[in-house]
Amino acid sequence: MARGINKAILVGNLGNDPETKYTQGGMAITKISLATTSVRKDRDGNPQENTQWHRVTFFGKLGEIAGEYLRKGSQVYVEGEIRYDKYTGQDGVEKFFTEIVANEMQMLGGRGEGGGGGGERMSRPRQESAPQRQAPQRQSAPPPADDGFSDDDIPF
Amino acid sequence: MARGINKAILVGNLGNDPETKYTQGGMAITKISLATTSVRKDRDGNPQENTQWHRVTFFGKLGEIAGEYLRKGSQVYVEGEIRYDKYTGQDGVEKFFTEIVANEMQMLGGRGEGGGGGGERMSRPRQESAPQRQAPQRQSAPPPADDGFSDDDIPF
Amino acid sequence: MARGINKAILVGNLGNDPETKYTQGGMAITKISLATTSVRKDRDGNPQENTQWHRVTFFGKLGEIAGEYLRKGSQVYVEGEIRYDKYTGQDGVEKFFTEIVANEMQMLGGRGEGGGGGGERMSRPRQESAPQRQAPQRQSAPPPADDGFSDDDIPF
Amino acid sequence: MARGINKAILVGNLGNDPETKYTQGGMAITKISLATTSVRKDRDGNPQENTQWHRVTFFGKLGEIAGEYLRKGSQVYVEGEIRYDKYTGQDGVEKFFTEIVANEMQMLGGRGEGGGGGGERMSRPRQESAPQRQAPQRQSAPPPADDGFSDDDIPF
DNA sequence: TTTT
DNA sequence: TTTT
Repeated sequence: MARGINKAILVGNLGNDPETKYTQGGMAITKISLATTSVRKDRDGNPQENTQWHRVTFFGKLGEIAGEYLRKGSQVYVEGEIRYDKYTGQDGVEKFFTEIVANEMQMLGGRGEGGGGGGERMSRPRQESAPQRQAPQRQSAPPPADDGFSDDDIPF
Repeated sequence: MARGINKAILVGNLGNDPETKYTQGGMAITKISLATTSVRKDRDGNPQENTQWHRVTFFGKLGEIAGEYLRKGSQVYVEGEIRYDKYTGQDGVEKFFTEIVANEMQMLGGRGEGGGGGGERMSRPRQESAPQRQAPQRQSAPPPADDGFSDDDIPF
Repeated sequence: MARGINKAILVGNLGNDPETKYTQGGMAITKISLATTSVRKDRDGNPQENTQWHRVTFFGKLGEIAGEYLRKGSQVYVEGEIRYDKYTGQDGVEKFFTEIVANEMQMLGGRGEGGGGGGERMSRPRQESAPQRQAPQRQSAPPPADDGFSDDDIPF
Repeated sequence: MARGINKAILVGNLGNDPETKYTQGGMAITKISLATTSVRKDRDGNPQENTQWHRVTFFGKLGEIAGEYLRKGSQVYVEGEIRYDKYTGQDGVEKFFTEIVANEMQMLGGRGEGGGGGGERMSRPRQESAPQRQAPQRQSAPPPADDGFSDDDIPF
């Protein structure tokens, strides 16, 4: 039986465009870097900015939506589960990382599908930067196998 | 300005007794290991248990309360902020870790102030704190019992 | 498109046994009265108890589980949606009410599966339902105990 | 002792400009109407929009900020406590209502400080529509007593 | 009454 | 790396 609640609730902005990959079975896995900034007073009473960068992963249908609609700078509400994981790096050393596995996502007003740093955002056709973001069921062939996670031993 | 929401909501059980330290200024810092277990179906439809161990830190007054009342096995509700941090180990290598900095805590029924590791736990009588565990009708009057389902004009 | 988040997170105790009905299609609808008590200081700095009674509704499978396992006094975690509704009473007057439509429920330690309509609940020994309350190390291995505070190079 | 969690988490849009009043002691009380819209499939599988209108109340400093920065159409994150209350109407009948007493607020991207029905929003000086929104401490005299809640017997 |  |  379930025994516990493990819930993260985040509202933040993407630091980069999402990255979407597909499993061999065709399931989308989209990862984003999400900044949440808060302010507290330090010991001297001065406001101190504090930014946390969350690695958020979206699977399946949510992964397709996130990959298609989110962009660098987008503001988004994410709800998910905190998961602590590890992998062995190329140097043979175990590395630990934490990710939020999203189960709910909501785009928020504003920057929406716009883009980030450059001025090219409005002119950049969606397909240009997102060939790997197409829904796999729309392709007759599965995505290349090297789009998987094994390519560089680093899961994020 | 604050820009974002970073909130963790956890209900779980302590894997060990809390560990409390004090800063030179006398502020309590209590750390616990909190297990949240959930169940999902794997690809074969079989229920699969999944336990995440959260490092939760309580500062100040909350740290004193957590250190005093929580014990190995205690069930607790925790709300806090997810914080990603790092330190340099004795081997000179940077290590990353994630912690939940609690800003709200609530002991849940059951194991309560009982405890774990030591034998001293039973010496603190359960009844001391038990009155608060009585049925909530002592907190205030419950809603009238007659607004039940049998009166079909009333939906609650 | 979805436009918004409407989420209630409650931890409280039942004021009465649940009431379960079934639709003609056989779907369970269980309703409970849930007390959440908090304390704040009044203007004079004295702690003031404040209890809110929530009407919580569970549909379908969740309704069956809630009806079967919850009892007067049970402590429970509920997550759901806040819904404002109205009905016309027998006196022809529109009545407004608010309910929480649950989409997640988690029984909490303590009164747990005990319960039942009558006064026999206390006669059912605590241990009967206690196995699930055992220390979580049976769910999986707890983190190593030696990463305590005494090793000052390690912050957790 | 606190005994329970009573938390609402909302992301929605204001249906109207906020309304701010001041207590005789000079504390701001701001009320908004917040729409949260979600979609579910009805029994026929067709998406069905569902909008809930929340009455949200902000006290004190938060009330001043909400009154000053929120506008009709603004998207906002609100966290607060669900409170069930009643008042006796002019017809002598008890009326029940539910409100969310906010303890955290976060403006979200987009409509921001804009507002208003027409296109004049960017040209509309703040003071024009918000004389009663000025922070009370900036006035030497307290706000008129009839700005209180007794004026029309209706608390929202 | 909002929003998409 | 985001955002205000």
